[in-house]
Amino acid sequence: MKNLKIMFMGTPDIAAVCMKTMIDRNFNIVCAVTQPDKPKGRGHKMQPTEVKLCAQENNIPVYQPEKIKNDELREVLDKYCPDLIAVVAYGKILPPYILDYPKYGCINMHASLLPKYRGAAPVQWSVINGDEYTGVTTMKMDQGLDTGDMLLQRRLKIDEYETSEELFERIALLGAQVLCETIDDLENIVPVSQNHDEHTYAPMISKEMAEIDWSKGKREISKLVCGMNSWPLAYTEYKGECVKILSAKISDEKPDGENGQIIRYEKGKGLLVKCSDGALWLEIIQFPAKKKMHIDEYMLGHTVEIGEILK
RNA sequence: CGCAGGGUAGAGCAGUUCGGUAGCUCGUCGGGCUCAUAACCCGGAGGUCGGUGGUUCAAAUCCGCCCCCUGCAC
Repeated sequence: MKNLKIMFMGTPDIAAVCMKTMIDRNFNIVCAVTQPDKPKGRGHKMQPTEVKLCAQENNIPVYQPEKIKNDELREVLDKYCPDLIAVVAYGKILPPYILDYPKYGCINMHASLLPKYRGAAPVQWSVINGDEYTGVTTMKMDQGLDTGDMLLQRRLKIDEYETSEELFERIALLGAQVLCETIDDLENIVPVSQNHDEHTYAPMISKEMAEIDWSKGKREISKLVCGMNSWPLAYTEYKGECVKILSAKISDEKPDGENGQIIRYEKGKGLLVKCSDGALWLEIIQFPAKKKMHIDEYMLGHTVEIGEILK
């Protein structure tokens, strides 16, 4: 099935990894569709998407329609006549005229074990919720949000202190591989419908979700810290400032005190902070407009009082 | 023209308001104490104070321009 003319649709890093893998494996990607450039970062500089960069590096024509709902992509489809469309984190629901266009349909790679975590942020939520396993699923797209019939699925174990960013990297590699396998073997794979009763959603992450509630348990907080890393980063308030927590390890101690109270500092271990069922060692923090740094570094130039961290 | 903080020794910071000897904690090197140590004591090395132009007898400090980093917003 490697002679198919494939159109690739995707936007962020994980999509670019899949696209690059397909290119390396000699899939015939005839064109790419990605979100328009947007002003991002400090100074509102225009930033191309990862998929656009990948396409340009490989001399693949790129299209960046603002909308695709009303036939905006029809011309592109007619020009390239793709036999199949591979979609990874494109960012928009595909309308029927696109879904129905290619002979072999639209294949999507989603970074979860469907029907769990349909939607925008499956990787982060699997970490935040403390799941032992996550995975990737390829499916034949339909009009719903990640509701299509499943083609291949593979599991991946989440490490205890693995951040979303780290998991993303592993999932991208696995997803790319599974996507290639799916297309390679498309004729022989029997689509399986999802058990729709068991579906859950993984909505977009917002900053408010990253606020630490010290009345929660140590594992829950630790998982929030991992899940929000590298964006938006779990945070708490200290001396009126928003402090981001990049790394927090679970302690065996069960100190007395209020939730969120700083118990003590210990070189090499971090800052011990109480929560409902124990305490956590804060290891890496970041103050506003400051660099990320380990507590040990921070303590060289600052003093910390045994007070508390509030929310 | 989005908003804001910052750049001082290998690391983290103070000093800048009000110009006048380059300072603190850690690390590093040497020595001492100790059964021993990441502990303690003594000593040393290590800085064109982001760059550049200006003001001044004198600039980390005041003024102009530039570079880079970071947070927010997105």
